[in-house]
Amino acid sequence: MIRTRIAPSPTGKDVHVGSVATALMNFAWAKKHRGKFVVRIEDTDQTRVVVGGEQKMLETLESIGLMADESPIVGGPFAPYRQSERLDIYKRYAQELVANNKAYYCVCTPERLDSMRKKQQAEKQMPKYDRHCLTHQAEVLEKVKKGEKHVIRLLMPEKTISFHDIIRGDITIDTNNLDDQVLLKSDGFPTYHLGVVVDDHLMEITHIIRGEEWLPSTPKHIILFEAFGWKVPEIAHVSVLRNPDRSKLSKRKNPVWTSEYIHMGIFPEALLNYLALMGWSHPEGKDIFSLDEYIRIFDLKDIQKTAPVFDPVKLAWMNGMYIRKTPDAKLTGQIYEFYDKKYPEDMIGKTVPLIKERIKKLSDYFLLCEFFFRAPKMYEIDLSVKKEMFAEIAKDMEKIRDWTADTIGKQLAQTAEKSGLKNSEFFMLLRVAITGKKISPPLNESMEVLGKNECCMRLRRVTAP
RNA sequence: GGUCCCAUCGUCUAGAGGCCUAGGACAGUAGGUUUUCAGCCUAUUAACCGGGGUUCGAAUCCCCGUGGGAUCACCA
Repeated sequence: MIRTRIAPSPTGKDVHVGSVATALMNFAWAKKHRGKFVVRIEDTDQTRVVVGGEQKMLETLESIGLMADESPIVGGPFAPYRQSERLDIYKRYAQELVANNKAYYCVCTPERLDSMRKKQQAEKQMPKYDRHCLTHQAEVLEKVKKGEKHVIRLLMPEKTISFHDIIRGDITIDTNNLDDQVLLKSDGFPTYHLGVVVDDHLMEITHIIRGEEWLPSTPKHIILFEAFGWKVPEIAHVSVLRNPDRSKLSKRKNPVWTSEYIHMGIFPEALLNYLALMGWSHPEGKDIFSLDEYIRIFDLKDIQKTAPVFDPVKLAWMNGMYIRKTPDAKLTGQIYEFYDKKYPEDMIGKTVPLIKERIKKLSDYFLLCEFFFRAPKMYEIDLSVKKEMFAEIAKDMEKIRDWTADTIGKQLAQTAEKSGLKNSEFFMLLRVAITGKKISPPLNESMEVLGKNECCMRLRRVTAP
């Protein structure tokens, strides 16, 4: 049974798109093997927890289709799935490590650690705990018994650690470069390192698929798995998404919260499809494919090592493709919902065929279609000099019995002829009179949708003094 | 700075020693369709970081350099 997991910490207001990218791989890998996809909340840093962040995160994941088989919401056989509710477990395992001489108590103050590090840095040494408390373990134990604030540190053995990464191959690191990592903090919470290892084991995770920023600390985890005598899961470190300047994707340069993209009117399917292409490609070179298809052909071995730049332009293009694929009726409903049902659905339905190929995001809709819902207040071209012409057009429009795009077009062609203007000029002026803008959906069709009365009214408004 | 990871068009990528005159997609450019803008169609610009090896042959394997990134907390 394949079991994968994502372990987000609720320190932001929502899921980061980069997290969605790795969540997608975890999800796909589990689903591909009929396994389970677990979401575990790593809320072990009380100082950084963002109120409401966890819930938003979980909601977003679900809403975009990455449904967890086990999570704090849906529960599961290894509950609880929130680390803050598993404190006694970590404490027990940390103490077990101490009992087996794999870890030790430390009562050093932050101040001492700080000055120690400053000194080390001044001497151009690697900042590393000096094991002061290890050498005075008996006294330290006394202090701990008396209830003094303390932490538990991993006793880092001296050896070289080798492990196999599915994506990056064999990696070897010397533990000389590793610190005696704190495992249990003085507030009784575990650090990330203890938390992941204990939970990944207890929750029977078979594949750890996570961002490459964890690569350097993986040896610590291996040491811990070994210290406990546990089997190390398969490990795969995927590259993280980048800004155009190649730094880690950050909110400075791009929207990073997943719901921001949804609020722009990016479809979850399109977002997932685009994210799937970050570091992976379809064997047939396809760009557009469904989540099901992705799950079927995705393989961890095919993931690219290079860190990809997140390109909102291609995402938008892809979303446009999804919009064009959506049946009109469905798209109508989506737009209606997207704008909180503020605009009449039947009117949206009439406009959808006109703008379907012109919008890339749902949020583009209003920009293009505002004039269907209210007459323009401003005109992008000064129309006042052509008043007589608009009066003339209005008169001709009144004559039309059968108000369809086709007949409107025919009549307009004649009117244009009479006007003596070039077709392009004539229609541009008319377009602005009707829509207020130089860029709009097709005119005849738009006029049909607006109706004869409304069109004539708008023309007369221009004519009025 | 130490350690680790990475390196093909501007971007996402294909490429597992000869199929490479390096392919596709986005973006760009030009043209066509046209009543604006899109869309669609056609064409087109553009890359193997550098240097050494290995080999009959290297984008592909090895080494060195360079560049980029990550990481070195009682943060994850």
